[in-house]
Amino acid sequence: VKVYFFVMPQNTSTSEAFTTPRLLERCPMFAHLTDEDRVRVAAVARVRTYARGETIIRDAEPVDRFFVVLDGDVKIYKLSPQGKEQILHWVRPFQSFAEAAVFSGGAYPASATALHETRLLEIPRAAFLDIVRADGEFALRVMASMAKWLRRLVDLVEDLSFSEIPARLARRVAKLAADQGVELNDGAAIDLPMSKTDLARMLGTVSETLSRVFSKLSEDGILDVDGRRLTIRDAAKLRGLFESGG
Amino acid sequence: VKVYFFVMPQNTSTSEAFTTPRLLERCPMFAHLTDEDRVRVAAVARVRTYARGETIIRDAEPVDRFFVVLDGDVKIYKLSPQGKEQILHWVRPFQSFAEAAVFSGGAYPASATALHETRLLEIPRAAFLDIVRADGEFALRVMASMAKWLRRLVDLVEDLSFSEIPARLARRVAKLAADQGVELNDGAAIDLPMSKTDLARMLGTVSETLSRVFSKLSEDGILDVDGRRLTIRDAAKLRGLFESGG
DNA sequence: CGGCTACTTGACTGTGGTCAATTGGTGTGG
DNA sequence: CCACACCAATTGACCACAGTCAAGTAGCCG
Repeated sequence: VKVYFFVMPQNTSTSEAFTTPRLLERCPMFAHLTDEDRVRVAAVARVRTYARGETIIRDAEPVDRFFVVLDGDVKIYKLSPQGKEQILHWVRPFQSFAEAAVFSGGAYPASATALHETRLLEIPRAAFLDIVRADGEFALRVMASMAKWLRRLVDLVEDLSFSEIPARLARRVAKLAADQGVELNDGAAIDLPMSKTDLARMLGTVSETLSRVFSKLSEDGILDVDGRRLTIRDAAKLRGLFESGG
Repeated sequence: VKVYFFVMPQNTSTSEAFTTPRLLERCPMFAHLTDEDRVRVAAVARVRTYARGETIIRDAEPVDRFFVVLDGDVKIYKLSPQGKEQILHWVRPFQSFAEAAVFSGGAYPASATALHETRLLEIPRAAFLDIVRADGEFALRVMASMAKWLRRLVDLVEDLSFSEIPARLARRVAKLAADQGVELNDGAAIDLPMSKTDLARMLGTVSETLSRVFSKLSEDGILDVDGRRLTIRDAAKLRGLFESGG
C-alpha cells in the first residue's frame, strides 16, 4: 500500500492520495471501475477545498472542468441582472455537476458556490472526455446523471409554472422528509439543511414571502416552526396543499 | 436499388424503406453512421405518422421508445392538474426527444403532441440502448442532445424566475428572428410558426395576457402585429426589453 | 458589548390570472 | 352557397398572489 507515497500525483496531498480512490468508490459514476482505474482517475483529477461561500464557477465562464462533490454541499444557481438568485439544485456528496457543460463545451450555464467547507474532485475537460470515450460504462453513468438533472429541471419548471408558494413549500418539506428517512406523519420532525433565505431561493421566492407562508401554515395547525426545526401537525392537510394541484 | 423491395422491414411501407435511411442521414444523431448502419437502424425502428393534434406520449406513461421527428412539429409540454399547459419545447425535424427518459427508464416526464401531420421515427427502448452501448460515437451524440435539452430547460427556468412577460416575449421574438435568418432591425418581418395561444403557453402565460402585451408593444411603436406576421418598428427598444434584465 | 446576519412583520403596489362578452375567420354540412 | 359551429383572438372588469420597501427583533460571533 505504501507504494502510493511514491506514485502519488503532485497536485494532491499525502492523505488525499490515499483517500481519493476510496471516495471514488462511493460515487455512482465511478463505482464500476477497478481499483486500478480509480487510481488512474485520481491521478488526472485534482482535489480542491473551497471555503464556505467561495465561488466555484461563475455563469458564462468558459468550461474547463467537471466536478464531483466529495464532502460538503454546493448550490447551483442563476443570478438575474437585478441580483435575484434562483437555486437550481443543492448538490450533495458523491453527486456530480457540470458534466453536460463540459460535454457541450462553451460556457457554464449557471454558477456554483460552496455552502460549507467543501472538497471537490475536479477533472479537466479533456481528461473527462477521454474517459467517456474510453469507457462505455462510464458514459452510460454520465448519461444517467444528466437524465437526473433533466428530471430535476422539469420538476422545477413544473413548480414555477403551476404551483403557488405554499404548494411548492409543502412539496419541498415532503421531499426533505423523504431524504431524511422520515415518514410524513403527524408529529414527524424535519430539520432544514439550509437557511430559510436559501430555501426561499430554491422555491423561487424571497425570504419575506416564505416567512409569511410559514406563519400561515403555523396558524392553520399544519406545521410548527422552531428555527430550522419543522414539526408536522397535520400531514393530511400538508399533502393536500400539493397533491391534486396546489 | 430495387433489392430494398425485398429486404424491406415489414413495419414500414415501400416508400419509407427507401426514404428512412436517407432521412437518418439528415439527423445529427445518425449522421456519422455508414449507409449500411443506417439501413440497420431503419430496420429496428418504426416510422409512424400522427395526425394533427394526436397525442404521442402522455406524462407519467411507462417509457417504451425514443423518437426522432422526420417531418412536422411536436410540442413537449406539462399539464397541470387544473389543465394549464406549459410548453417545454417545440421539436423540429431531425431533432429527437425522450432520449433521457428512455435512458433512465420509468415514466415519461412530460407529454408530446403532433402539431401538424407528423412523421416520427420510433426506436424501441431496448434497441436504443443496444445502439448506445455498441456505438460510442452515437452515445456521444445522444449526450450532446441531452446537453442541449439541459440548456433549454435552464433558459426556461431563468425566464420563468427572472423575467416579466414583455421581456420573455421580446426574447422569443429575437430567437424567432434568428431562427428565420432575419436580422433584428427596424422593418424586419417575422412570421409566428404557431398560434398566439401556443406562444403564450411557451412563455408560461395565457393568451389574454399575451394579447395585452402585443397591443402594448404596438402602442409603444415597438412592433406591428398583423395576424401571425410581426413587423419590427423599433429594434433598439425591443432589445432593451430583455437585455440587461427585463 | 457591538455589529452582523437571519428572520419577522407591516403597509403598499403591480403584474398578471380569471371570468365574461364579443368579434372574426375557417371549415362543415344541409 | 349559405348557415352554423367552432376556435383563435381581443378587450374589459376584477382581484389575489406575491414582490418591494421599511422598520424592528432575535440570535450569533468576535
